[in-house]
Amino acid sequence: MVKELDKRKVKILKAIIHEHILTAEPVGSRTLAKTYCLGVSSATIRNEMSDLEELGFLEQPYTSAGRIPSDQGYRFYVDRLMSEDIHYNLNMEKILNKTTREKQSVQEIISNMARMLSRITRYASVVSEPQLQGTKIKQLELIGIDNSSVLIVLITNTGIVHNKIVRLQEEITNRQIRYLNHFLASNLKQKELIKLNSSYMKELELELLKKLDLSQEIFSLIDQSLRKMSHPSDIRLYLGGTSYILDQPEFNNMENLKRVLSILDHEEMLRDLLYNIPDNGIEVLIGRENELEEMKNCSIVFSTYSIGNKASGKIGVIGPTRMEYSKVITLVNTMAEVLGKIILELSR
Amino acid sequence: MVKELDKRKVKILKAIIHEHILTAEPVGSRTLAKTYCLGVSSATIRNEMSDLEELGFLEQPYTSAGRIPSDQGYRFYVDRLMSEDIHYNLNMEKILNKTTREKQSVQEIISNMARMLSRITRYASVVSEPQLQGTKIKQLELIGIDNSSVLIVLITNTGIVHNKIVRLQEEITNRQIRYLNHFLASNLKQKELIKLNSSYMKELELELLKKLDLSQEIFSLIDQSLRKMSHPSDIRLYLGGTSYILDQPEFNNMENLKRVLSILDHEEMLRDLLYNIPDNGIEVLIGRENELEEMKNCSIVFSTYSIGNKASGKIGVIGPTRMEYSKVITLVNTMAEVLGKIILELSR
DNA sequence: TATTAGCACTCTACACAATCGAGTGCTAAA
DNA sequence: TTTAGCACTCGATTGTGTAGAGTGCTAATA
Repeated sequence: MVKELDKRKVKILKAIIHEHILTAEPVGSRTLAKTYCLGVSSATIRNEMSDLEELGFLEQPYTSAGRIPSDQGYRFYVDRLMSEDIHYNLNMEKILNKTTREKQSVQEIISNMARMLSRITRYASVVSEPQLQGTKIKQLELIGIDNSSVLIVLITNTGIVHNKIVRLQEEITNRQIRYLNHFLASNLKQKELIKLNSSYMKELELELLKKLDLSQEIFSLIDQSLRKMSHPSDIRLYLGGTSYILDQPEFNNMENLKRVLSILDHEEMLRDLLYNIPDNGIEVLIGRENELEEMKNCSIVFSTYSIGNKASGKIGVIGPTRMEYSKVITLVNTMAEVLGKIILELSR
Repeated sequence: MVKELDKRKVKILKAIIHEHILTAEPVGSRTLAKTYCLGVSSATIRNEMSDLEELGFLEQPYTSAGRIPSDQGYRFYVDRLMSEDIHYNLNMEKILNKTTREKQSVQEIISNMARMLSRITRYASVVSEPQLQGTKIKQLELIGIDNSSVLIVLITNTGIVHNKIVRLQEEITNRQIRYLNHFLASNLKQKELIKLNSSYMKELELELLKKLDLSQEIFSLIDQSLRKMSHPSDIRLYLGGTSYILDQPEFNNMENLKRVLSILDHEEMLRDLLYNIPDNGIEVLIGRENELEEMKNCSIVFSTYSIGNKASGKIGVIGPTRMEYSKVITLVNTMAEVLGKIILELSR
């Protein structure tokens, strides 16, 4: 793509993409000439299409079929052409205010966002909880369940609630729990989650055991759980509308369908996918641009929502390469923005 | 089915079902005569099959195709024939002990159970948390998040943890939270969840407001949340292996597939489905025996797991009508039993 | 020189016919 | 009562022809 495309090629490419997104079929020169006012004959369009194919923007499923946009074609469209026609106007704020800002926990809001996003776009959506980087402990409390197990409840400043039951090998008294609570609260509140490394906890342990007659084993179990709770794999993902995939004509064949659905079924794979998306604003991976072979017919559009000005979780959709990019991108963008704002608002 | 089937018909029916479960194809008389040692010729089998069809145990997809078992045929098999060959021997206890009894919360165990069940059967699995009927409050604690919101943490005697953030209209002090905690604990611990009705809570409210200077609104918000948390729709469902559905040849056509997957995608529908299953031991609904039109090609095998001797949650699988009933039934049964035991053990 | 009309050619999708084969039902013999 | 035999049925498979949308090339045109 060293060479620029001339005006007419651009116009034709754009028309082809529009048409293909609409029909999901290969687009031919005649159809194009008829339905779009391009001011040239089908023959000219044919020549241009031939050039565009040579340049890598189009593909031909087989000889003498129409053309479909290649990954590179979509890429060009997304980078250069799309901004011209963002017509999809959003009065999202209103809807969101109404449906989410009311008395809900952050987790409920995130889950609602996922549902909403998929319902509007008709693609599968994924939203992650805020990441740990930069997240602080807001509240930490142990609740005794019986004399050998406690529940750890952890609330982050982003409003996420984690909890985990710890089964101890030996008994623990209410007094010990009370003291522990007090001790942990005063040492860990406002502490950043990622700083809960083993050396820091070791320090705490020493300090604690001086003051309280508690077996070292108990503390170490609690420590373990606490660290597990603040591990990346504990960040939940919220999916929405996976079954919309079934409505897309490109997934009418079982092979493709299976591949995609089984990815959506495996949380760890999705998590990997999300992790590999950089954190700067909106990110569009078209077709093979994402590294999962299984998703070569899919595009993903993800944005990072930020709380304050810290990059945080991810929100986005997964759909076929033939995606309504302009609509989806504006939508994902807006939702990311709104989600960040809501969480920020709730967190103070 | 007033009339009994004679020995030979039974033998043939059984063979047909076995063969069909194996191949997913209509079964013909010749194949049957060849691969099963029935001691009679294909012609005889043909006659018998004709009779079995007339009696409603078999169906013919079209004239002069082989036969497939009807819902009624499977029903007969499940009720009368299957017990003879439960060969699927389970040393489940061992596996389960190893994988689940260790330091896990009930919810983690349930979720593991779902995964395990689907991995072994290769059907989709669903497990619900214990139901509320008969469940008691073990621990109840409010944790202040900031001066106008609190987190309610509720732990049941079945080991399930619920939590909900309540945003108050006005401020609440730490002292008030402490008092509330103490008050709620002493009044609600050991209380059955379903007895948290509005009249009882009203009583509590009166009593509390006499002792503590707290706005009525705050209490009522907490009350609401508490009741929402102990509402049936708050019982979580854990799914496993929904994508195994894709491997079943009967779901190679999109129509069927869409129907089933969209049910699995809609938690409220699944919940309905589970609620309509009676609570007595194992329950097998074959094809149209379940009331969802969308699931007419599916069978569901569910058992109620009991904690102590109280009926509690449901565990089971959803698969095609052509299901390996004997294997699945024994497996679901065992898992239900084990799950009940584990939860009981953890709950004391 | 760029555009376009025209034409031969390509390839899929669809419809239709022929054939195959597994299976049935019936009849008559064992 | 069982079974061998046979005519028949019907879906699946294969092959053939055709329609249609599309292409690429060439020669005429503006």
